[in-house]
Amino acid sequence: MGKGLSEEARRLLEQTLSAHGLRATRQREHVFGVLLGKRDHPTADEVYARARAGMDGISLATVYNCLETLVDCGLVRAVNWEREPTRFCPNLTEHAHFQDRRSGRVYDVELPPDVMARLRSVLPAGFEADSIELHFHGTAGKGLK
Amino acid sequence: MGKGLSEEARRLLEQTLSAHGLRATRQREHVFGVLLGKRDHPTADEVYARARAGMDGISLATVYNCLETLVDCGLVRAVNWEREPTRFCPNLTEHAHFQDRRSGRVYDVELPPDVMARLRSVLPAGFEADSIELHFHGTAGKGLK
DNA sequence: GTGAATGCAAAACCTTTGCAACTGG
DNA sequence: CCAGTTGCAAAGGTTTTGCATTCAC
Repeated sequence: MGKGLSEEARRLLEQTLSAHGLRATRQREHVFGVLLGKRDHPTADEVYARARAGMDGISLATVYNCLETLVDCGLVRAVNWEREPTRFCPNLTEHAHFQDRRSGRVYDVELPPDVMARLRSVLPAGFEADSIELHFHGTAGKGLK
Repeated sequence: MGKGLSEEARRLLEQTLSAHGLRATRQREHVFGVLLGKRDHPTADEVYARARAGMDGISLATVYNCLETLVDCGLVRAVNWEREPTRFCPNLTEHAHFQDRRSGRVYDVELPPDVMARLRSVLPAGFEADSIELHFHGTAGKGLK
């Protein structure tokens, strides 16, 4: 891995921030890079640890700020599991999450379009969902990436 | 409303606790009664407030303990919304939740069996889900209970 | 009687906030 | 320049814990 974002990712970040009236700072770029670098649904603390590895003085509060900014911009998704710390995920496609009970590891699960439609259809008349969170807990067999 | 649990609910509670090697205490019975009395998905704090109304000395820690016990016994479900405080729900049927963005109010959404089956079917081979959490956020039209 | 459950207060945990210093456009 | 952003430390809100007391069986 190079030392920063790909050209493409940097452009996406800068354009998106700009579109939201926000500045492109070194810290935001770096945090975004951390998320793109290892897509294993890290917590804020884990992002902090990884971010410090590549940027000395960055603070935990700034990591939280950057993550919040990225989430608000729609570049990153915040995922909450029960009472666990929030995890962050740069996968922008509509997808669910599966957590393995033993390892705690979180996997993305792609959702066919008809499933989303079917889910919306279970709502009684008058209910309009603008977001759907779907979380599986269970066990992932061995040999799966 | 009478001053306590129905005969049926009390029997369920006592049998379930006993089956788990746990004791039937006044506090557990009372907290269970609070949950059954108003099924609006209260937080632990709200349960605490309601519980104190009918039982003087009960402590917050005990309310948390009782709620945890009831959840562990499978008599109550703990529901987590983003970073909000955990809510508690004595509805044991398989169901989803819908939260209205404006009021914060939470509604139960019944899930037809085929929907659960369809959801399980989106998991890749080797993944086995033992629980599925489904949360809708959006707006509930007026005039709905 | 005896181990489990309660009650209290203090601690733990993740996250947010206030404010001075800094910096990107 | 100068509002937006950072960094630090301290506060915030929810939940858990330690320990003496009480209670269910």
